[in-house]
Amino acid sequence: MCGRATIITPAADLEKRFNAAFIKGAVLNENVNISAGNKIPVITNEQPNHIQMFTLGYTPKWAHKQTYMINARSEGDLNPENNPQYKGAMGIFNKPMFKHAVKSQRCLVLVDAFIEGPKQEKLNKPYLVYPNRDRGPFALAGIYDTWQHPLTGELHHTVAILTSAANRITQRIEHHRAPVILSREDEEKWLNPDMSVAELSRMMEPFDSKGFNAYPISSKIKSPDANGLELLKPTGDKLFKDYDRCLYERLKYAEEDDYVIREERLVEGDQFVLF
DNA sequence: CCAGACGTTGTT
DNA sequence: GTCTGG
DNA sequence: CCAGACGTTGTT
DNA sequence: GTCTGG
Repeated sequence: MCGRATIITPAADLEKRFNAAFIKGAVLNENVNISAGNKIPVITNEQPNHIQMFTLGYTPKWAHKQTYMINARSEGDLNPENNPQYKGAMGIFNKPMFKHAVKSQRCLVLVDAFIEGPKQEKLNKPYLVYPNRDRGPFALAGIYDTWQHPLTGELHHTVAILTSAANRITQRIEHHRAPVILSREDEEKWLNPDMSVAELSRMMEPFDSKGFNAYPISSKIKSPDANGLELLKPTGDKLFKDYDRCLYERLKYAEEDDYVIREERLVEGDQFVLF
């Protein structure tokens, strides 16, 4: 079970990074342990200049009950072996539950990190996956829909995070899937309603592990109620050796000084793999 | 045609 | 809403 | 979030 | 009452 994410970057910095303003009434709550049912910041193709807070856990508009789908397989029924080398058509376009949304209701899901555990131990042995070199928040590929409660009429804006086969990082964590992380260049394309299926399929391939790292954290994260920066404290070595400060250190540092997202650095040679 | 499902990760 | 299975 | 389970023996 | 799965 993945389904946990972290958002801790202040609203003003998120707005600057993604060139969008929080929509009227939206409140960003710092949340180190976002789980099903919690609010998470998104930018939709319908309102690309605004950041909104949606409920993590997708429900298609036609559902009778809320379904809380946290993830959506980008390959659909294809690639049942979860082969990381899989290229080609993404079967999600054929899935009744997601086909409409993936064609016309795509969004960026804004996070600072996500949490993944091994297939076996799950969140009993969690790792925090984050961008190194202080690159700051990034965008997961999401799809969304609005579901209306049949009795109260209340509207629920819900979102699912797309998944792909594992990449280098999640393989090392012994997990066989990974969230779809969009490159900076693809963020705008993902929101472009005119993108071809082929181009969208390419964007859903496992993310480039270059520029990301991970380290183990406390299994206290398992409880959806647990929260706070201390949950992100490393409990062991990083997956890949590097000379950066880890996310926890970066955030601790931010508490003291003014929070600054450093300029994007060269991605080339980001990760020092020594062994 | 119509009723019923529509999904994930993870497990067996 | 749209596809599948009977 | 909420519906549904909530176990055993035997195996590793 | 509390944990798990979807």
